[in-house]
Amino acid sequence: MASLGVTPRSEDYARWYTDVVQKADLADYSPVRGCMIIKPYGYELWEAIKRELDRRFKATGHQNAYFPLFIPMSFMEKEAEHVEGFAPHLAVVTHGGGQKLDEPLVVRPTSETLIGHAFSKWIQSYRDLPLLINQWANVVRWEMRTRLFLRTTEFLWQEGHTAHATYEDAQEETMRMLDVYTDFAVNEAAIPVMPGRKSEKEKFAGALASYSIEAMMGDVKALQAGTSHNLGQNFAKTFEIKFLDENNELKYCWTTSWGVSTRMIGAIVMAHGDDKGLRLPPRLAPYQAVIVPIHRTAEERATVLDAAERIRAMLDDGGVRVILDRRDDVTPGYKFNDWEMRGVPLRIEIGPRDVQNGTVVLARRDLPAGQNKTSASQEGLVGRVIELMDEIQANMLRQATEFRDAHLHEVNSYDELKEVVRDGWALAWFCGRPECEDQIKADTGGATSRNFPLDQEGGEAKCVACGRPAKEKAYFAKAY
RNA sequence: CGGGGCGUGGCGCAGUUGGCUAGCGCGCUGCGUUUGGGACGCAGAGGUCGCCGGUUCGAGUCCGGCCGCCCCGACCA
Repeated sequence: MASLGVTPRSEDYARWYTDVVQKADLADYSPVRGCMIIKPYGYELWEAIKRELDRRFKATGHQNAYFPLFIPMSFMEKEAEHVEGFAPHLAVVTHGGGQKLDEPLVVRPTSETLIGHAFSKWIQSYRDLPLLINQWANVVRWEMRTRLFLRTTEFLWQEGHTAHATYEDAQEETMRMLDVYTDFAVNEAAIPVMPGRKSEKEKFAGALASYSIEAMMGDVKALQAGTSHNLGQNFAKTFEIKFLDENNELKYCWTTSWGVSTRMIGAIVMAHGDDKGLRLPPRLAPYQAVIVPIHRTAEERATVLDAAERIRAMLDDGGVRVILDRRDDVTPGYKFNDWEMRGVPLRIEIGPRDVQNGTVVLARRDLPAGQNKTSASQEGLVGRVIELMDEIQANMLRQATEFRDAHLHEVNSYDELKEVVRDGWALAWFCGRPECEDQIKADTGGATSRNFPLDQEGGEAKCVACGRPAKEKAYFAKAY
């Protein structure tokens, strides 16, 4: 590679992002337009995300299942808003086994229709409710413009689908999963997301109400990092998901769906990355610590590697995800930069001096060069490292929160809003009308409502854009 | 789909108004010296210049068409 580092963020943020994703070995382009190859290091990160989300899904009573990739075209067409929303993005299979199919098959862009169909067969009684299902799957959406992890033609995600007896139960589920996503983003990914309700214009095709967690990226743009939808009875009516209640009355179910995708990896890259590359939160990092041995002579090499291996085994036993970089063909300096680019939270250096003193040098990825190195005793190192993981995790969340808050502004006038969204997020009274949102988008060069935050102070005021009555405030920002 | 940029060893690029054996850096292989912030020497391997057609004595270079990729917009997780 001509340049070993990445393009500085200030020079070209989009280029920086692409550089980091590729040079940190997360993903590569594929022969097919818009598709990506997730490389082992990137996939391990995804596995960590899956692990933490799945744990939370199970803890809230959900079970995993798997539904097919192909959906009959007619299913997609049953729900009017849904087909309108997804039709432009569908990949359609017209031939199979060399024969033209009687009915084209859609490669799932999302599975509400197919799962709705299955639910209609599974549910008869109120005793079958709630039905709480999740699936981990790939989906395909033929988007105009793609970017690694942020928007690819095929992507990996989880989609939760649930059915309930009442609106209240469905709404409670919708909010519960939004909470799960918020908790995951804040406590695992160290991203201080903003949970809230989507506007009429931004909500999911076919939903009663959509909720999202919105994350601020390093260029201040917003990224929708997860969504939770109350689908009302729209899909239940379309797919005949009915049950007999306690009074022997036949009723339609209330359903929800919610999803988080590989886009979360893009969110982590852009929420935490710096000009040296990736910075991973310890709780999700494939490697939480890397040991870099330093030596000159053959004897030094032997004693240093011996000590390094002992420390590696110690940390491994202590539950730390650790790797010992034994490469002989590159210098320690190269390794330092290499692992920094890959975002490993903690580097443990060990050289002849350390072996003699019974110490190691600890270098934190979350602190700036010059104030990130300390010496530590090998004795009690496991405890110290585990402690540091928590410190680094907390510090990354603190850094991201400070950055977010520095770019969040409450505004009281339209002029103020237009000014703020150039380099920040604006919180403003908003009537929620699509026409009004279109106007704001046109006047601001692309800013859209992100969501209505959950914690509203109440009251009523004039919409910042049109002056009509508004009951809530919404965040506005340019978004990915 | 509109605007911009780009296709030359694995990666990043140079290649003048067409000209002789297509170069450079990084990476890769071997040997030796190195190693506390991106090491160095020597010897090697690796190319139908995106594809098709045309102009010409001669095309990486000029012309036409096609394909692909990246970035910016409209659309979206």
